[in-house]
Amino acid sequence: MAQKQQNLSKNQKIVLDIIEKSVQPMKAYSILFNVQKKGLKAPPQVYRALDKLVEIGKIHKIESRNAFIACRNSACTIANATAFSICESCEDVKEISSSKLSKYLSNFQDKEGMKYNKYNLEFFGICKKCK
Amino acid sequence: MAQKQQNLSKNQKIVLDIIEKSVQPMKAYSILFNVQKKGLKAPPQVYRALDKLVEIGKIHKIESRNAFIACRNSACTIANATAFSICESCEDVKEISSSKLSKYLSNFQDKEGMKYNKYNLEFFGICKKCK
DNA sequence: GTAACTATGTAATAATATAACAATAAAATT
DNA sequence: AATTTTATTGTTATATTATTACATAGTTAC
Ligand SMILES: [Zn+2]
Ligand SMILES: [Zn+2]
Ligand SMILES: [Zn+2]
Ligand SMILES: [Zn+2]
Repeated sequence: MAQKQQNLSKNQKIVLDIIEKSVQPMKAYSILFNVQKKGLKAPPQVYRALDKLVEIGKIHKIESRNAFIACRNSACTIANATAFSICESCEDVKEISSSKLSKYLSNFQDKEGMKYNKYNLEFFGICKKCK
Repeated sequence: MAQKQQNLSKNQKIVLDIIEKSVQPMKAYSILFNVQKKGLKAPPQVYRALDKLVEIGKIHKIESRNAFIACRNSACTIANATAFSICESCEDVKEISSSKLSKYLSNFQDKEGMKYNKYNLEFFGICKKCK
């Protein structure tokens, strides 16, 4: 269910911690600024941690925003199948966990019959608050 | 069917032209380099054209690659609903035109009943050639 | 203990994108 | 036609995002 936390390195834990505390996606340099008091001074330290955390599915990258958000989707065992809704007004981002959607996309075949088990989907709109 | 071309400005035409000649997505600075002989010397000139071309749907941005590709999807009247397949080995990118898929996604409702008519979907995998 | 691997620290730089402002050109209004 | 407005262009500088390269330290496997 929940992924194991023990095997995270010191820097990975620090970076994950700050991202998990944020409701909204964080940008790499904002993370860097926030972890400088903890000793991470330079971009590579943050980017390395981010890379690993994305790889193991603890966080996801919102590609259209160059930002990172913690995975709070318990069904999201696969780091490879991600879907988000993004409010274009307040930039609120939510991870969509719909087994129906993920099944549909995982089973999708293109015209050449090719299947993909990795995808990223970003929905855009105006959220309820902003309407 | 095909969008009108007349109302494009000089720089927009130049940038679109170079992107349409490329089979694969082009990066902004690669475009810039290629259009310098035509008088576009600085990033803003390229980025402005790119912004407009994306807005009117003549090109799409591949967000995970920071690259731009010409729309060759005749069904893609909406610049707002885009889907691509990306080979993680050779970086070959194809626009997916599946009315079934676009219907499914345009009709998708999240848990709060919210609908989105704008989305971007990127599928990843290894293409036939690379297998 | 040594080799191999993993993680860290650090400086420099590359790659991507925008802000700000001046100058032109085209379109709409009078 | 002259005026106002709007869209486009040119230019410099700068902001933001991300990686390369290399040195050091810690951990694991043998
Ligand atoms: Zn997730
Ligand atoms: Zn909102
Ligand atoms: Zn298209
Ligand atoms: Zn390939």
